[in-house]
Amino acid sequence: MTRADTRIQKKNQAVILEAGLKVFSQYGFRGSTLDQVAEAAGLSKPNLLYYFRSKDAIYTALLAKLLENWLEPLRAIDPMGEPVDEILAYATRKLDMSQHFPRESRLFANEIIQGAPRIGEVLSGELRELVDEIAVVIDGWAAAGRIKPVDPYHLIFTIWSLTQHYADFDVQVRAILGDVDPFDGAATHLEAMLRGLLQPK
Amino acid sequence: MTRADTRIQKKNQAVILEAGLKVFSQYGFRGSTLDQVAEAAGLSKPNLLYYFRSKDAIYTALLAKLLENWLEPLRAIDPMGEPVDEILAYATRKLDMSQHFPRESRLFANEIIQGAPRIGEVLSGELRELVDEIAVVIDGWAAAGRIKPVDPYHLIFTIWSLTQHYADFDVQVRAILGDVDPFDGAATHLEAMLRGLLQPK
DNA sequence: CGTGGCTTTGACCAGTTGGTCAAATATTGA
DNA sequence: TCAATATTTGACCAACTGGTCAAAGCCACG
Repeated sequence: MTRADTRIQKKNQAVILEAGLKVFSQYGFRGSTLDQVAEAAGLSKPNLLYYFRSKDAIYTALLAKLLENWLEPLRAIDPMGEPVDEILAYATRKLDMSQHFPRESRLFANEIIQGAPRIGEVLSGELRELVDEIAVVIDGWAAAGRIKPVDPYHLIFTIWSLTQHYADFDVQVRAILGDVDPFDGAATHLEAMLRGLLQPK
Repeated sequence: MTRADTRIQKKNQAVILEAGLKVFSQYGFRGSTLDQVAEAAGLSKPNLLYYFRSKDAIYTALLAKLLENWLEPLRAIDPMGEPVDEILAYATRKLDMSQHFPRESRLFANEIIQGAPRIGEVLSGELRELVDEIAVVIDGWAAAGRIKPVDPYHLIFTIWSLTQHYADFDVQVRAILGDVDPFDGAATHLEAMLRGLLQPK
């Protein structure tokens, strides 16, 4: 069967996606070449194209995989939980992702900066709906006096921007901090910031 | 004289840089082509190369121009001023830059994400020194009880990340906010956040 | 074993890329 | 006005790009 995923197929597809992530996250789609991906994967170019129809197919597969992990933490916010804890947990989780999956973050950043040609619909569809739901929850918390009044959308942007900054601008952050590990101070700072913004007096 | 900058030279160099900014800020250096820049500039490709030695020269010229404007607001922070006002003024200025010069922000973001191959030294040199100086000032303010204790480096990262987010992730922000102007709420939110973080009770 | 399908590859292709160059065309100053 | 200079361009090039293909190697299973 041409269809069955043999062990070799599974392995090589994974190898190629790993290589694609490495290359695409640094140079973006247009700035990357199949030769680069092939080299990073340790496979020949025609061999890449035996497993994926095209350069585009590799990139698209990566984006699809990424989007799952990207949206999931948002869904994990519990409207029934303790507001400040919930938001803090979300922010911490995003920060962890930046620390442990910086290439995924950069892949996403590259795609967005370039105008999100392939995921624009997800952004204005699925993502927007999700954020709208969370916004209602946060507004509810504020109305109940459980957090200080805050614009939920910009609160979410704050969390996104700061956490992803440590992944996307890694080079700059490290250039400034020198030997200090960015993620040590980041977690503490993020918590202080969000508490200052949210915690009712 | 081949040297003299005639009116035509001045004008065409400016046209090319404007076109280069447009193209490079969206696709990054490697993802952009001279033909794209030429088309955006309304000039032929060989004509571009009459004014700039190479694709690289255009890009480098843009980066150099950008770095000036990028570092300048940091220098404008006045150690003698009122702490919260100074920091708020800096943040507001950065936000204004994101609003009015989003392409410059994206050009910078692209360069950093790709590992800052051309400006790495500026980051770990000039920029780092500048930030170190500001950090001392902020620490001084904190020690004097004029602001709450805060990690100055992560405070600066917070301001950078959030303000630049509105430029770099413009597509995503607008996808979520729909018709609402991002910069309306952003300014208010940014101020609230920084006051919550900094203002001594 | 051997054979049929899975996997890999070298050779190749057409289109694109950054860049060159000589010739043509504007522009300027005496 | 006209020649010297500045500007513009069409034609071209070698290197690189994503992608194809037929042939060769490899492997499991009868």
